[in-house]
Amino acid sequence: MGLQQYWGKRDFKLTHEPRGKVEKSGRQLAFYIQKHDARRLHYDFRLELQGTLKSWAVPKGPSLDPNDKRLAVEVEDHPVEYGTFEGDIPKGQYGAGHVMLWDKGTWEAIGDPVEGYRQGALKFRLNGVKLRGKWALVRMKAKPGEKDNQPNWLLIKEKDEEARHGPEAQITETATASVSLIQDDGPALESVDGDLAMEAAPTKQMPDLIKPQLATLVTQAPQGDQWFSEIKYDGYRALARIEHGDVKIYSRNGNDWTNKWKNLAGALAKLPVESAWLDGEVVAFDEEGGISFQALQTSFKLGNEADLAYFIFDLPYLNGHDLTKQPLKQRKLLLQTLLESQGKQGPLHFSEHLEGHASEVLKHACMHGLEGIVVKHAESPYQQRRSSDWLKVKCGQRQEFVVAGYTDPSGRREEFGALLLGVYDEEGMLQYAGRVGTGFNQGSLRLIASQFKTLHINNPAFANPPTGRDALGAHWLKPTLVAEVKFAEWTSAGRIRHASFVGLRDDKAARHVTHETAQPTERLAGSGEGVKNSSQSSPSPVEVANIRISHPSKTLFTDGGFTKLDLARYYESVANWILPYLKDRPLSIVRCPEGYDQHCFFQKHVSLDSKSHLKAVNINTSDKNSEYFSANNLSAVIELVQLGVLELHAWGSRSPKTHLADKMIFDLDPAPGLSWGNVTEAALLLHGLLEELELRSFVKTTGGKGLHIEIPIKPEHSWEVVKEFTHGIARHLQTHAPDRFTTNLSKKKRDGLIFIDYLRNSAGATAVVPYSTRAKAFAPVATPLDWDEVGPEVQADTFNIGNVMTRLENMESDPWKDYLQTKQRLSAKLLQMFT
DNA sequence: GCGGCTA
DNA sequence: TAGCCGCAACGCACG
DNA sequence: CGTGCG
Repeated sequence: MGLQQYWGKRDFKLTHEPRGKVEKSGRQLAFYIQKHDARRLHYDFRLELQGTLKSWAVPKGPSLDPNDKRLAVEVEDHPVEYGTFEGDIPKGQYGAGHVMLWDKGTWEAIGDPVEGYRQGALKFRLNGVKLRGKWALVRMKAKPGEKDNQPNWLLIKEKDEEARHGPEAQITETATASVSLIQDDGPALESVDGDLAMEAAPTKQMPDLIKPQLATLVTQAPQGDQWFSEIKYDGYRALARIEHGDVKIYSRNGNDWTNKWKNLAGALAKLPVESAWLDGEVVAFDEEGGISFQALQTSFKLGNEADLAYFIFDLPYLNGHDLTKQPLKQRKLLLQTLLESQGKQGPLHFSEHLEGHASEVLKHACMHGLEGIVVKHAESPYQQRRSSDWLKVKCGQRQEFVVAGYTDPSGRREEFGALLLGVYDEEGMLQYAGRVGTGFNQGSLRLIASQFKTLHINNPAFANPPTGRDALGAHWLKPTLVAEVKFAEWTSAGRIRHASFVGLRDDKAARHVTHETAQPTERLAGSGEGVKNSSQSSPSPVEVANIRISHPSKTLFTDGGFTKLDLARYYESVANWILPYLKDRPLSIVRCPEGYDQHCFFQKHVSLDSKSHLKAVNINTSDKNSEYFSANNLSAVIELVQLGVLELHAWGSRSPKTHLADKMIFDLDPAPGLSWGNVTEAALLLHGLLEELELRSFVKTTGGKGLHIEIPIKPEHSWEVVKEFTHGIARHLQTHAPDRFTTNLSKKKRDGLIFIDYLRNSAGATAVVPYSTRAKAFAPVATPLDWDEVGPEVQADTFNIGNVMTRLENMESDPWKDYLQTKQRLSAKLLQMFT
């Protein structure tokens, strides 16, 4: 204990490293991780304990995967002051090379840390920028003969919600920036100034004004983990400039609105930064606690900003450093740390984001009545203009219009009837765009009408003023008011339909109001990862597995935005997983050439030309022969994709012995209203029964509502025998739990029962193939599960073509790895028991 | 998506 | 030759 | 026997 070893190794005349001293106890314990590019790159992991930093050199750095155990070689204690050191240690000195502060924060021991350290089993929780949650350091036994002055430990992530698997866990790869610019409000441990190394974050004078980065309106959310989805806040864009406690808040046009938002300015002044530019949206909460544009305007009027909040989503400058060239994910990481240092109360909020799955996020956002989402590319710099790295996807249509007139009220309506709206065209002419007469309340009617007085003019400002019935009782206004209106669609005549008033805006100049048109997403979102769009809008065939794919960019799944090429690429990537379950099985297919939500049809006979990779299968029934087909290789599967096949259903027997079942299958189908818990409970019950019968069974999601349980068997019984057996099993369950199960197809609707469909066990009957897509929203995939996974986490439609590959790549082993090797038979005894 | 039939 | 149409099938349960 | 349903 102590720093003698530390001091002994260094010549403080030659190195900038701090000399340091043993700190007094009684404050929060700090931890630091320094990325040290010495003779060998390694990470120095340091925990403050008893006044010094216990230190370990971790060659491979920390991993968020609890399965990764990282060697941590204990080294001499360092002074606490050393933790923030960044800079170069001169050649010839101990540890020569560059030191970068990779993470910092506080830690708390789980149990007694001193005792834990002594015993060689230290469990603790980290609260840093990059590392969070539970961790453990475990000392290994010294090998005999090994020098024991450098004990080896293992640094292990404990299982918790901060744990990750696969590529996500490699945080040293994904989070590479220095955390030195993040101020902590702990004790003033002066950073020893090496070269303050935030690569490519040059120190420069903070600009007086910055222009907000704007998002491009698109119709579809982009796919891929590299896109971050944020809520599209329904408020006012606001950029805040902080310099030594002096705060200014600017609107998106650069108007100084600090005085309107004194509370926010006050809160911003308390942030632990020397200087910063923050970008976000000011919103108001309505009575129900929801975010409300109208409430925001009311607060303006009344000068009451008690319920205002500032949702901050970007940080272009910090402490004199220009972060605009840094990737968004780094800026948000810094921002999050900065804001969380303030606790959860107060009007300043971090605008959270979700990574990937943007179209699903959009769906949820819309269901919750939000305006839409903003999707931002994780690697993009901050650009002071409209760019395609920020995309906005709206739930309904909604945009601003110039108010250039109004009509007289009728009936009991006060003030006015409807607003006459317009947008400027490319020539700068104000085009009439229709009217909005609903969505107002008493307050907004009066508020708006009060603004009319000074704006009356004699002639319409429209280039094409409404005429006839539309112009009845119209009064013309100078086109300065801007109203936000939601509506269903634009008509071909350039009018809006089903318009409803949302609010007046005064952060946007009327002359900038134009007809917003959404861009097709694929052209803009091409850099997304994962399933990619082909990016051609005109038909331009591509080849997958030597099969020509026509119209590769045709969208087959509107909600997920998955195209025909996406589908082909999906099957290409799961080829090794799906082909074993297709081999020699006659297929039925579901084809939806125009997309899953358009006309779909079943097919079990296809015309096979000489070039086809599909294999003909002749089934000779007593009366006539008929030709079915199977897909035994990838090209055959892709051929089906080209035909618009969205579902693959296979027989439970293989050619040539198609008359003998080689699997049994139970389809657990919940009645409407049943919870997922009912389904999993039923599956586990059936699993238990099968175990008792010593039958190995395998479970998969269907991509629809239920689960499939498959039991591979030796092909030796006819379909009649197997069906009777499965019927017997189903009847058994129904008899023993009539409150949960039914085997009756038409009574299925009745009550809240799980229908055990055993009818798939007959000649010619089919079930969806493992890893087949389903013709449903978001391209769900029927996915094999481990029995351990049967529970609330995984639902029937959890996996889709956007996430199945990630699952497969990260799995320790195939949950169905024994399926193909399972050799089991239905013994005479079993058959007797259940028939 | 495409082959086959019809007009 | 353009346009339209079909593209599965079978057992069960109910009325 | 037709029809709804998987």
